[in-house]
Amino acid sequence: MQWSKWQSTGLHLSPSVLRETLDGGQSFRWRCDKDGIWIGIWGNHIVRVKLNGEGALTYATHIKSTNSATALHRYLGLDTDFSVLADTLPWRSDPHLAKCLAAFPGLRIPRQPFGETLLCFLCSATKQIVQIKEMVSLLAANHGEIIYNAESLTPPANRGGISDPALHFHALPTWEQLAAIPEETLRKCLLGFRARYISASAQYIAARPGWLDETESLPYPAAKDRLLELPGVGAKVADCVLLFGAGKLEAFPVDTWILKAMANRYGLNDWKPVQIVHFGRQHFGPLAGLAQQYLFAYERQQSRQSVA
DNA sequence: AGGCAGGTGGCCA
DNA sequence: TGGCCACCTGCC
Repeated sequence: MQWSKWQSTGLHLSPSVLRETLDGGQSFRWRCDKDGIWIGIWGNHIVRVKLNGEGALTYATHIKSTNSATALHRYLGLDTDFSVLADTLPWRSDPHLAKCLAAFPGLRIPRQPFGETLLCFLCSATKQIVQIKEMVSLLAANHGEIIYNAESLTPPANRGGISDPALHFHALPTWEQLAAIPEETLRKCLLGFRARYISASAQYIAARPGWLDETESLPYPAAKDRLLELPGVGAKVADCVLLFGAGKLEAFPVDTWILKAMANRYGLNDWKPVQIVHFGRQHFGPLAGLAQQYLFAYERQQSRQSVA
């Protein structure tokens, strides 16, 4: 009996909105099995979620995962009514935004651990989501502490000595742990040139105890300035970290998808990323990051459909 | 087979 | 400021 009973989160979502919320490129440590059960790991938490027959989102916590109900509450922002937030976006005067909102009703912005979010987005430069997930998974498997080892129930010795990584749940390495790992070793996690950024950022953070926590607690502009001090963190990564790891909904990350969306849907052809950032925050307002999430989800969906 | 993928940093005018 | 290019690696 590894899991608690299924309990209600109080949320009602469609399968596609759930997928877009957990696995749409904001977080990289959720996996869905063939029965539609999602398993997510963050901090020392291991949680399963699934939709029941009525479309209600339920969760179960792992037996080795303590205080995880509270952690999930925070992670999913269950105190926040995102449909109320979305309603304040300027969809009444923006038909394309209205279409995006209608396509993903109930979409939410997860609130992930700040340091983990930074690590994940340092991996993200010119990589696709599947590859980012692979890098993050390797970082956890190779360098993160074991949260739970199912082999302790059935030791490898009883299974022909075969050790199955799928039976482990690993946390991500902390920044202090990362600082102690040679860059060449990190490269074995398929990080490529990103290993240098992660290694250098780890040195920077490890040399400044409390720096990361302070950064998370600062208002958006000051927090962004601080993140930009880190090697490998530019405007886009900083905005992602603040949006998905610090709940700063005014952050408006501009990546290639948003660039495409703004060109194709808003006629902003040949606009530079800094210009799009300015336009986005101006046009969408204080919750621009939430609008970004809808635009991003919609653009990716359209792209998948045109391929199929 | 060559170009491209959730970018960033450094160097040039 | 604005434009180019290297940086790893895997995948179509």
